[in-house]
Amino acid sequence: MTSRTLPKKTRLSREDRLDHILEAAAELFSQYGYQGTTTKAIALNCNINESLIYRHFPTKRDLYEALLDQILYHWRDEILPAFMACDDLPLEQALVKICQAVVDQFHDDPRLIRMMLYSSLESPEYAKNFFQKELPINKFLENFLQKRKSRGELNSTDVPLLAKTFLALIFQHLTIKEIYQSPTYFSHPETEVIQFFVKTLLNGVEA
Amino acid sequence: MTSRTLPKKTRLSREDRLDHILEAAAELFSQYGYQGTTTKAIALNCNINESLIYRHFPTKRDLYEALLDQILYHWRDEILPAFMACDDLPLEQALVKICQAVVDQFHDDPRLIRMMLYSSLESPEYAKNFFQKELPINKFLENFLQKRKSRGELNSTDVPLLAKTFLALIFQHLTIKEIYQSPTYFSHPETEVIQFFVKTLLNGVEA
DNA sequence: TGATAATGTAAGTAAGCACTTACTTATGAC
DNA sequence: GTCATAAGTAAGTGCTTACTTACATTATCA
Repeated sequence: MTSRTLPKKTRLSREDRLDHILEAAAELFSQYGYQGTTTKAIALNCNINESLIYRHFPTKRDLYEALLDQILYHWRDEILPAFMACDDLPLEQALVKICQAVVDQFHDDPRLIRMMLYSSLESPEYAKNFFQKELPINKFLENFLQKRKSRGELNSTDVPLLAKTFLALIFQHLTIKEIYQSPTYFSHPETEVIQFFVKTLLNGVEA
Repeated sequence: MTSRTLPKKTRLSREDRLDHILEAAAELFSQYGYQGTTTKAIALNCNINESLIYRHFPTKRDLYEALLDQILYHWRDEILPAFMACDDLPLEQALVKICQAVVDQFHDDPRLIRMMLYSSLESPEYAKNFFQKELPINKFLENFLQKRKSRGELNSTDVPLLAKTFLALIFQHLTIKEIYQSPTYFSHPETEVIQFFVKTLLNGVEA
């Protein structure tokens, strides 16, 4: 009897299976949205029975929210800290490096920006989590610029507004590239575009 | 018999009914997306029988695409031309007025920006229609700046890049306000934010 | 004043949805 | 080994979906 059964798949621990489901869900939810993703498709995407999803999450909505949390924490605790190591560079070079790092990060894994937009469109109650004054990357950029100002490298009177303007430009560039699928919209290589953003904004507030 | 029937609703012509359906569909599709909107909900929203929708559109997808077309044409043929009447103002004031007009337009009717993002996320084949070099508003802004340059009011070497940067900033401001639901993200009144954008970019490319 | 063509509706259909139930099988502690 | 516990599955549930069919009502014009 056992000789006729298919080769057994190794059974996963609760924790591993949960991660496994979240990973498969992330791919589908970020691509097709909450409404466009079925629990059956998630199950197929990780080769498990659909009912197993409900051992880990009471409802599809709970799975979705767990995923949103995981993505936000991942960004705040693991990705953002990587940007902090350019305090030794001159202001302009440092900003270019930071912007490039943000753009590269979102290009390597477009799921975050897609989930940000999808969840904000589909459920306004999630929207406010993203672009707000306490946004970690916003705080980080503000502190960075404030430090440079106190070092005399920057004269801008309104550092918070400058920081937010930077972020806005970078994020729209990302949105055009990853969501509107027009990577050549700006007609120049990406590094030149980023340099243009940085130079223009820095020049603009110093004049 | 006829005395027992309800008061007759005036029967609409084909054309009027079609507009009526499109209007109801626009509201729902822009709010809940393609996947989140049911044909039954559209029918309820304009008080008609669901099957009547299929007299005008073979499938839900056809209705959706007709709506996308209508919104794009409406924007190009009716809204954009309204921005053109500021050739007599000095450069900075003219730009502020244009930016303010764009922001106001999208605030009064957020359906376009929501449909742009929703359709781009849900169906990448629609995405490329929006942010591209031939985007009417982009061409308009480019021509406007080019004219000012030929008049000697602007020295920027790369007018197309400047125009696109302007648009990107304005659109991210709009996205933060209308999609991420954070109208006070920039911490200043909107008119001041727009003035900051215009002044900073103009200063930045002239330095 | 009909004939006709179009507007409108009630009541479906098959397929797909989130979620459940009842059951089997593997694993780890003793 | 053995046995409780948890991982895993097959086969559903009732409801909703996009879309259809068959039929009733009204405007238009010869």
